[in-house]
Amino acid sequence: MTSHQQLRHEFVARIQSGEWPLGARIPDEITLAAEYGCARATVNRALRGLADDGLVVRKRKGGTRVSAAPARRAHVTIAVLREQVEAQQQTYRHKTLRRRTRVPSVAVRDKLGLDSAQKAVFLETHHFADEQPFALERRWVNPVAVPEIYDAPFDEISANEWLVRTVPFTNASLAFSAKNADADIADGLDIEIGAAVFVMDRTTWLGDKFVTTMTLYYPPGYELTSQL
Amino acid sequence: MTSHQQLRHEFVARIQSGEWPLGARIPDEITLAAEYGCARATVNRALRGLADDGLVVRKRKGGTRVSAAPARRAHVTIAVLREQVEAQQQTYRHKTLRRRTRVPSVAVRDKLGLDSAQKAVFLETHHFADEQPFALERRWVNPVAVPEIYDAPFDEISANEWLVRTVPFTNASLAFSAKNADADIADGLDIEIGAAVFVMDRTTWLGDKFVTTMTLYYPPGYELTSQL
DNA sequence: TAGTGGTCTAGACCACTCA
DNA sequence: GAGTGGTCTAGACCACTAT
Repeated sequence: MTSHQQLRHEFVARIQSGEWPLGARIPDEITLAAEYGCARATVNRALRGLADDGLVVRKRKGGTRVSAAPARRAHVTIAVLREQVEAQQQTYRHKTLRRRTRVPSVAVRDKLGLDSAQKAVFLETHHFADEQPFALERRWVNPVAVPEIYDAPFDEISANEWLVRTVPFTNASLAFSAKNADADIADGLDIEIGAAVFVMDRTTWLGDKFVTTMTLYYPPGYELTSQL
Repeated sequence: MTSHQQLRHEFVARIQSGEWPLGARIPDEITLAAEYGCARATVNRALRGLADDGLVVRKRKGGTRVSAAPARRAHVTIAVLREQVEAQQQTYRHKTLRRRTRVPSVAVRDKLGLDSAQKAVFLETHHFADEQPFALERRWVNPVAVPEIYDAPFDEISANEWLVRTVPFTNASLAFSAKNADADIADGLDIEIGAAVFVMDRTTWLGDKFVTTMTLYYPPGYELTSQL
């Protein structure tokens, strides 16, 4: 069989073997299609896949080259916390500690593009894996975008999961960083003050309408992993 | 014009508007192709793109649904440190502090799949942005995979960049975490001991042959960002 | 200006999986 | 068994860009 995936592997093998060195130009699609006895579209799809991963660079007229300008793309899968925990064969539990409606700070307001007097819903949730603290979540939700927020049953389902199952979003920005735990975070995660926590900020929009922003704090030892 | 990208936007708009709610099944490819007056392959490509990003879930016979099982994928671009710095309009400089050939620790050896007596090259590099510490790099290189390592001019070009421009790789694993700076790291980054540093571990292979593994430490304030 | 990738079409067959 | 997505083909035209 000649499939685009097999072609992909063929091409990767030719890069591995050194036949196509870094920076070198590889044959054009028509030539490769003839060589492998398949349609040009199939070659195109295989090479497009490699280009998506940053392994080759393609230019009209310029041909396809093995990437020497190395901006490779990694794919990070962002799952719901419950699934992260259960994937480790652990038991998930969550507890919603705070749930308030108020006007957020200026910093948050700017980030979210809210009007100055507009209220938003603040939630603080603790997530546990086998009864050990797994992550601490602080979240702002825009009630204009999500009016159902007031009726959501956060005893049964975490805000994290409820939102993602209820409200679609089209854009999201993510940021990862490190931070020394302050007293609140240390208390929530049952770690020492000053310990290095892994921080994930995530903000989502539906079109240009702000939906929610959250910060997740993971205790020391947590790793976010990725392939390619 | 009817392009797969425009179709994609159309479909996203229909999700945004609520016409296609979370979890709902959307029309099949043939129907959509008729509706938009284009070929089925074009619809297929648009929907495949949305599925790649996790926005919809597709199953043969089961049709296509707006994703309610939220494992969305984010794309992180890993650039060379010099480019990261220069993208901020800052001046890049690096300094290779250590360059030794020796047998690595058992922990490193296991990670890399090296034989027990096999030597590897260790490098420690400091990276600066406008003469401020930007990141600290510790790296092991497999000289079997990269014999040219002994001749590399690390005064002119950092190991980070030299490797990526010289040696192809086909697989990489990435891990992000947070860590309290020990004395060495604190000294190298000019921060206080115990400050939270952002850590990126990266290991690459060419086929099944280990190429290099490195750990990068970023000082407090650093953020890794991503879209979608 | 000519070469190369980007994309679309119409049709076909296959592979999964739901009912 | 039948419906739906997965993929391939052969051909076509277009858009960029290196020379």
